[in-house]
Amino acid sequence: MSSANMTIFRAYAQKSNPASLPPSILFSHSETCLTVFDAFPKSIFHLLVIPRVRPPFNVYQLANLRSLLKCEKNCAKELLMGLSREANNVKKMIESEMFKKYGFKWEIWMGFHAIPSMEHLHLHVLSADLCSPRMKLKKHYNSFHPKCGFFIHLSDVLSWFDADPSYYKTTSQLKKSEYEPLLKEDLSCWKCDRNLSNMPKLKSHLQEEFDKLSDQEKAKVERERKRSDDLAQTSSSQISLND
Amino acid sequence: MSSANMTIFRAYAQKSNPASLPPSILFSHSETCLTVFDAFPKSIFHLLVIPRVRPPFNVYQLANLRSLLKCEKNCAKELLMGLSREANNVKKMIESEMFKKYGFKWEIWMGFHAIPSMEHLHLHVLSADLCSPRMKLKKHYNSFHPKCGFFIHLSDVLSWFDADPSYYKTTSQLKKSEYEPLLKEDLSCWKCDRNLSNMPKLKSHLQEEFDKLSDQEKAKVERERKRSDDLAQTSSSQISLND
DNA sequence: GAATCCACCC
DNA sequence: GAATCAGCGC
Repeated sequence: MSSANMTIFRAYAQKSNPASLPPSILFSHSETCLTVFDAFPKSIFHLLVIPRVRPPFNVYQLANLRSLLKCEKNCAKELLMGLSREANNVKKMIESEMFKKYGFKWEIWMGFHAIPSMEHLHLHVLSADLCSPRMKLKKHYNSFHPKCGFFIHLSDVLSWFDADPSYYKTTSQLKKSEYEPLLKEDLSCWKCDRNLSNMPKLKSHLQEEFDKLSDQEKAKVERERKRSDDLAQTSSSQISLND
Repeated sequence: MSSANMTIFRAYAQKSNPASLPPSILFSHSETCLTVFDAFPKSIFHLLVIPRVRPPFNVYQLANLRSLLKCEKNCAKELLMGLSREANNVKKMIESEMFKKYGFKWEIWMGFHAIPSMEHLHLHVLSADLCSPRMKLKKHYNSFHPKCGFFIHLSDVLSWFDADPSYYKTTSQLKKSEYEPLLKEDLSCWKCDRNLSNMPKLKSHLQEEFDKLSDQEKAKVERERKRSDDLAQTSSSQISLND
């Protein structure tokens, strides 16, 4: 996300009382993290899970994923597991909201930008649609494309801890020269891999993909409902029969 | 100027009855030329003098200045003199209009684009202000900047005929490679040579220059008026004295 | 926000 | 028209 203030997340993370943040910013918080609404959401749902500044870490170590991964491995992993637990809570809340607002649930991604534009570590938790009025530029889109490489899935980061130490060392460097060019890649639909020549065309296509998914998933939900109705009917019939 | 139809001037130039053109397009015409309003005026006054297609020239020879200057020298010069005569009539009419509408007169430029964007030779006759809502791009501005080089003053073209034949040959080639880069030059005020970093700033500055000129020239006109009033007064006094 | 680039349509 | 560039305020 972009803003005049690149360190606003750090300010949030240092607050002793996160609850003092307005509800338009703060979604939830715990002892270890806080979750805020992304001010420029790039999907229908888009939240950020941010680690609060507490021992054994200082603000510099929590600056970004790169700085975190330079810390003692077990500590870094523990912190990421904490973010993961919180993100999974958030995910459940988003899913409930999806159902309430849209009548179906869809995928949710959790991950980090390889090169973040805002200071202080923040885990993106966003719905798998990339449909949003704030999605305007190629770099916006590619930065969240789940197969482009710039968006690093949380599960991938966690897997690095179990990999060969030399792999961990290499991959945790997150070199700018390696990741920045990814933002210039051709636009392609993250869902069907089709190439789209520009943002307006991509956005229309993503909307079509979402509408298609919506139709399919709502039909699925409807079938489920009917099936459980039928079951209820059958069982009540059986109850009657048993009478 | 720009338009979907690059050959519209040729169509005008081939009309047997130019008077059939609407008055919003046609300003005036003669046996040899017609004068039209530039559809995208780049100054307060901006007209185009266009040679009609008539012997000894065909449409290809009248395609642009370059093609004309490849023709027999005396014929080419004669045609340009014809345009010049017409342009000077137009100039007088513009000046009268300047005075009526603005209360003063200012300079008028006559010249050709080195690389025209429309087919068929057309002589620009425009007021020396470059103040117009249609003036939007750097290339628009530089193409009329009187010292940039892309705008070739009619008087310069006419002077080539009297220069050394090798100079005539070289200069009449109007090489794209030589003239096109001029359109990318830094923006500078044609009047005070100050550099301006972008078009909005340039346009504000040009407007200020025009307003300053307007104040100065209107004051000058006013002093003239007073002076001639005074003279009239004096002479009428003298007349009275003579009574 | 402004300059530049590029692809589409004429 | 859309992608890119660049100056400027925070």
